[in-house]
Amino acid sequence: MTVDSTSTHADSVDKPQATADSRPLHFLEQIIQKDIDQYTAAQQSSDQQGDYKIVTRFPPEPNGYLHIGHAKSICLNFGLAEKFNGICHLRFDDTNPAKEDQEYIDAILNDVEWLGYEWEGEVRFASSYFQQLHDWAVHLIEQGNAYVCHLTADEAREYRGTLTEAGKNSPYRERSVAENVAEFAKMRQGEYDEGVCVLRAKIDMSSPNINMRDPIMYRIRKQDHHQTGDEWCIYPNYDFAHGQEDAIEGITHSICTLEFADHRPLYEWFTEHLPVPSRPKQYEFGRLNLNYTVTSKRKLKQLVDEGYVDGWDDPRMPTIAGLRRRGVSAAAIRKFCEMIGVTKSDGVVDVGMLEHAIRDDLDKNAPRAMCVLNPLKVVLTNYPEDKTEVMTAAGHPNRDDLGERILPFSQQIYIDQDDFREEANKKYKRLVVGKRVRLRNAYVIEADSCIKDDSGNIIEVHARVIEGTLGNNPEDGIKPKGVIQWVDSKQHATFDTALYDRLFTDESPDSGDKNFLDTINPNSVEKKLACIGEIGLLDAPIGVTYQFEREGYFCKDSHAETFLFNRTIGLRDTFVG
RNA sequence: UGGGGUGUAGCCAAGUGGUAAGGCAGCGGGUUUUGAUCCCGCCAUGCGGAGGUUCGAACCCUCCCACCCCAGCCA
Repeated sequence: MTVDSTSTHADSVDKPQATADSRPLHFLEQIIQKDIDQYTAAQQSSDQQGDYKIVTRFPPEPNGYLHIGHAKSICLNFGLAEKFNGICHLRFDDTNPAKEDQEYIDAILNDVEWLGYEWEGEVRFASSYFQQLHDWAVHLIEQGNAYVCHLTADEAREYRGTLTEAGKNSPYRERSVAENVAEFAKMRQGEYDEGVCVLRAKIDMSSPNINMRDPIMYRIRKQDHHQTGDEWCIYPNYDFAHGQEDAIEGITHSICTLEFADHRPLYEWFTEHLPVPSRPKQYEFGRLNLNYTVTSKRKLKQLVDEGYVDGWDDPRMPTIAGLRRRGVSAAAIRKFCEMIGVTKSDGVVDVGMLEHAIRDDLDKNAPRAMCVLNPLKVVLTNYPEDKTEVMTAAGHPNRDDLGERILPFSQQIYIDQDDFREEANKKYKRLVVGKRVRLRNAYVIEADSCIKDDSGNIIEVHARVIEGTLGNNPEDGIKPKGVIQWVDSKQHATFDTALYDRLFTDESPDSGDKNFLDTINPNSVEKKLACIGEIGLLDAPIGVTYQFEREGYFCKDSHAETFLFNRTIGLRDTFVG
């Protein structure tokens, strides 16, 4: 075994840093590195014992499927834990039973695992902390820091003020502790209908930060919860739940997206006013925006619910499940997340970057195969009618571990309609009457003529095999200009393919006041029936993406009743002319 | 007009007072039984703008501009 000069020994697991083969530390990594350094320094100047392990968490709400934007967060949180020898929890932030569902929990768990990450311990649920959260709410009431407010939603909105005007105190703000305790108990007992009252933190109605204007801690929802059943009829709001959940779990770095930056003072207010077991810190990063793509659970759900796509895992969806079904590997998604970086600026990443990551991974790992999308019969007039040869080809041009495949070859074969022309200019490197072309992994052939149907369509080509060209160039020195794929007419696989294009024609379907539904690409999928592929494809397992040479990457669909291959993505095509 | 955040190439992104990394895209060339891959080269006298400090500024100071987020009993 050889070790390259930049690698270090396995025992040096500390201090990740920028080296020749890795990017510089991003801002969150720098913060964590500093925290670790500080702890280490403090440890050396005192008797402090024990390790400092960072603890992060990925906290999805189970109200939809995970998408590529979530992948960024997953890679960040799990990646950070991995890099700094810490741990990462998976916790469902399930504080709103109205929008959540067990189906989403199952899907999310599956997606995170598929991406290749392992969470520490059991899967966690915010809902398993409901009793503690409730008791802490009572604690705040008893300290005079929370009150039950009977303002209606509309009234509360008026009292809240605006961006430029301070809010007004609720008339219920000065209720006594005893009354608040009693009222909150009535809420919890189910004595009030939904919307009648809420529990609010008593902070500051004139704060320039609207989140601090006596935010709601608990609201009444007479609704069964997917985890706790009918145990509760009051549910905590995000702000009253998230920080405490983190504190309970000993999260050291609670990472969320930019829009929560305004909530940080509140996050801190609750943990400061409550006897929580730890004091996590919140940090924000810029969420992923991808052009030609929608990354909003609400909008993705709408596409599913209104039938614009076939489900959350439709291959055109930017969901993890959709990408997987399309044939994208977990490694490609991780590579992409690595490429785009982590910052606080909110830019729009070109979807071309994702495509690059996908091609880059597939080029290295996808087994090769030949497939003809638009079959055109070629009769090799100088080849015996009853003969069949068996050609062999590498599973991958530069990976022996992908083995070899077997390609029957006989007098009649299929090539793609696009690979033959009666006449063409010099730029055309495929089969032309009177010219030669190399059949990939087989002979060089030369076309003599073609047969057309009544409407002038070419339906058959007559050609000749140039002898001695298996693995060699023609002896007469006339080399073919190009190479095309082919499939034997007797022994092959027949299947359909689905060619996908971007789901939206607009670069930013999400922006401005346009309706993203209006920008849906009417041609986002093109099905081709009865494509012909090499015989080995009959055994294609689900989960393997192949490169159909000169065409693109394809994988067998995991749902279809028919024999169907989904095109993951085409090959890069720089052919101009 | 309140508060929070962000501005470095078409896009993402390093840079933390010493003279603008890297990736994507693009362009030019080479290899090739995939018009793929791979390899080589090119691609910011310039860092939102204007002043200032300094021998020296993308980095420090001042003012200005643009964009994003916040007025759910969503997260």
